[in-house]
Amino acid sequence: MAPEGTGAADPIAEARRLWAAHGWEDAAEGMAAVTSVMRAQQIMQARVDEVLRPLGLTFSRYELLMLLHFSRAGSLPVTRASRRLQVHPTSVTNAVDRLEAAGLVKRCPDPADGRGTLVELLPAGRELALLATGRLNEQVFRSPGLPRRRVASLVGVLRDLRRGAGDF
Amino acid sequence: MAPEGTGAADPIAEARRLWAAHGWEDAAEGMAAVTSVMRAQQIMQARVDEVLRPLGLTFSRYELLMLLHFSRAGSLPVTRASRRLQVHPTSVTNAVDRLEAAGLVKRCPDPADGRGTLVELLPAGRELALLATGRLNEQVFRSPGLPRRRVASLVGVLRDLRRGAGDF
DNA sequence: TCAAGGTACATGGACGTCCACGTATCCGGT
DNA sequence: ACCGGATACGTGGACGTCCATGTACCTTGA
Repeated sequence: MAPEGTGAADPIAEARRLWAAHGWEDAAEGMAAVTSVMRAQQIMQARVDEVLRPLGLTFSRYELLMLLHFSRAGSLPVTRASRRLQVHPTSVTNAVDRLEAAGLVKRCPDPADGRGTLVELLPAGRELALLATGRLNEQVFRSPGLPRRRVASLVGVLRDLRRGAGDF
Repeated sequence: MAPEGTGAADPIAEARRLWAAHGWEDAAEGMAAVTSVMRAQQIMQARVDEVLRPLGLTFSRYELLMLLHFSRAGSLPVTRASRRLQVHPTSVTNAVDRLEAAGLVKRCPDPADGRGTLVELLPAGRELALLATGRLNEQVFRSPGLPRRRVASLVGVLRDLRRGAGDF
């Protein structure tokens, strides 16, 4: 599916060269890093979505399903899910809307907090989440496109970056 | 601005642990890599957008302005810009719509191809692009949130990943 | 010459993301 | 007991991304 190198140069290396040529050498590597991360996300997102589309899922919704699957009670308040997934609360609301319409989760009032809404995983949701996990593991996660050691290095560097951003 | 570690654990390390505990050890590292890239992109995008918002720009539009700035003629066909930026042609159309409304670029028919549209950088666009570059270099690119060596490592690993995906 | 297939763009729709705002509820201090 | 600030969600809007479709236009081959 990946069209092999067309002989074209790496666009990011090209931009880095231009940055240096304009006297921005001290910012060139950072520019390359930011741009590379953007592009890598695009690549990963496309791979994952390709696997999930036949199941009627997106990565966001899949992540929410798995979060619920791993929770003891099979249900979580929206705010808690938002924090764990590190996305805006309205993004969770959006995902819940669609998952609920698909009969995969259910909204219930939180008995412990009158303001809160619990998102509860339904059996169909759990089943689909596990099916999706099997496919993702096989088609994406087990072969992310890099040698094992490079993957570990990537995860380590990004862990530092996330920690520096206050993620944990 | 980054709230220091709240004592909470790294959510991705947590997910990795759960993956291994469910017998998916061989996919755990890849899962962590994909998730890390997604989150890193979110972090970088937020940082960049914060700098560009006061200028009325987004990163996509900024990238298009800089691409035009670096082009010899100061103008490019939409398709060419799409390939260089590695985004869908309709995304470029979208960006051009907004940049044109802001008086930063101009659409012209391509004299060399009756089907084509040239996007031409206007003086105001060039000026704003350089102003934005100065701020991005200073506030983001020169301090991307990692030690110099780690940044270089990140760029290298992602370069391999992009090459593997057929980017160049 | 001319018809068939491919290319270049624009449009409309779906999706995920965030922000700004409003409403309902909880909680802490007086 | 109560009032004011904080919290939990939902809504509506903006944005960028992609896909599917339609409409021009180019180019190739018979």
